[in-house]
Amino acid sequence: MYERKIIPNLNCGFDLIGEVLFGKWKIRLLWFINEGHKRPSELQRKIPDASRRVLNIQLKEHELVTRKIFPVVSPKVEYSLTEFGRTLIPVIAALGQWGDENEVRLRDVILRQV
Amino acid sequence: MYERKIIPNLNCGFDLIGEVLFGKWKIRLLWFINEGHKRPSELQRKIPDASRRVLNIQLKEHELVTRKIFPVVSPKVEYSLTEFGRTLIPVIAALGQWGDENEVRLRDVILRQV
DNA sequence: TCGGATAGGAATAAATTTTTCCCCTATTGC
DNA sequence: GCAATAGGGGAAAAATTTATTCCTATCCGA
Repeated sequence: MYERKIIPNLNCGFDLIGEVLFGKWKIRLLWFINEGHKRPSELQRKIPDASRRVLNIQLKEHELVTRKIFPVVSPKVEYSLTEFGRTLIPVIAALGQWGDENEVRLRDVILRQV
Repeated sequence: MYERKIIPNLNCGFDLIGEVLFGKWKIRLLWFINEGHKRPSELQRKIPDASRRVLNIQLKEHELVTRKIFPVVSPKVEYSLTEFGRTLIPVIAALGQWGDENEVRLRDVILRQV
C-alpha cells in the first residue's frame, strides 16, 4: 500500500468529498453497484478499461460499500452500498447528468486540449 | 506541457465531467471565482496550499473561465466564469454540501485510511 | 487434462498530476 | 541600480494514482 507523504487537507466539504469520490473509477463503481451489478466480475465487465486491481482497491475505500462473501465454490462475492454510500447517489446522478447534458461541447473541449 | 499517452475515454457523462472537474483545485477555483474572487492573487490567497503554477494551468482548462487583462501597471487580471462554467455551479454546490453535511464521519473515515 | 471462470494479492512499472525552482515582463519608489 | 508588486512560464522533481504481470485456489466443461 502506498503511504502518503503529504497529509491531505480536509478543510472544507470540497476536500472531503474529493477524497472519497475522485478516484478514476469510483463514481462508476458506486453507480453500477447501486444499479444492481453486485459481483466483482460484473463490475469488471461494466468497466472494462479499469484494471481489476484498482477496482478492488477502490471498493474497499471509505466504507461506502460492504462486501459479502458467499462460502461457495467457485467463489462468490457481492458488493452493496452502505447506508452512507447510498447518500452519494443523488450527488453522483447530478454529476452524470451534467456530463450527459453537455456531451457534445465537452467532447470537443476535452479533445482539443488533450 | 505533458502529453497524454493514453487517450481518455469519454463514454459517458461521468467520464466527461471527470475530465473537467477532477483536478485537485479545480472545484475551488470555480467556486471562488463565482463568489467574486477574481484576481489571481486573491485566488492564491484563498487556496494557499496550491502552487501558483497549477492554479494558472487549471484556470486555462476547458473554457470554464475567461481571463481579462487590464492594461495598467502593475498588471491586473480578472477571471470570470463563462456561461458554460456557470452551469457547473449547482453541481459543485451539491458536492460541497454533501461534504459539509457528512464532515465528521468523512474526516474519521478518511484519516483512518490515510 | 487443459482452458476458462470465479476471486483476490504482491510487486513493480508506467502514467499522470502537482510542486518546486528559477526565470521573465514592466513600473514605481527609494 | 535595486527591491517590491502583479502576473506568468518552462524544466525537472516529487507525489500520487493506475496498470501490468505473475501468483494462489477450486470447479466445470470439452
